[in-house]
Amino acid sequence: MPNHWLFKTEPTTFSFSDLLSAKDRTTFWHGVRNYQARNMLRDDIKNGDGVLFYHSSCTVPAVVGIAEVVREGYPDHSQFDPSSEYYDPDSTEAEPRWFMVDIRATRELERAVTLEEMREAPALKEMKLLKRGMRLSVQPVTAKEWQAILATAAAKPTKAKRK
DNA sequence: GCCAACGTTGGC
DNA sequence: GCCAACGTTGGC
Repeated sequence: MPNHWLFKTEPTTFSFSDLLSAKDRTTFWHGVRNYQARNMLRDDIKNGDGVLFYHSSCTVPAVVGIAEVVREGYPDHSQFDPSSEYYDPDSTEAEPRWFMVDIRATRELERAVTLEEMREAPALKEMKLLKRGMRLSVQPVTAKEWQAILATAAAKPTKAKRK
């Protein structure tokens, strides 16, 4: 049974539409420089796992699409590149410090599921993203949360009562 | 190994 | 642009 994750990104840096227009709708998820997130990228995130693609630091923070892991943890090349903003002079190729995975876009959601909606959903009460002070850019998502978000995306956005 | 200072994140 | 929360750094 594949696991589920949430990847955060600022859409001005790399958005879901950027992923959709990438070659093979695939990208390497480089630039993560946090040890907890690194451990997940290196050890826990497996081929076939599902990824919620989340836009942060923008007008309407929201999950906008889903993706699939297509390559498991391998060294993030940007740590060795002095011209990269992610360069880490203390890391070596023999003993890389930072890892990344490749993800491929599965599909855009019917509509974005906003942070606000997620806060209101009882099924998402325990979601890590919603916890105070939660800043990890890679985080685990339970199967229940994954389902709830997909279901919300498929449902009508309005709360208008039906006759 | 403690902890203050500093930098970063990210919603608002 | 503010600020709370957290992670990292470095002096001791």
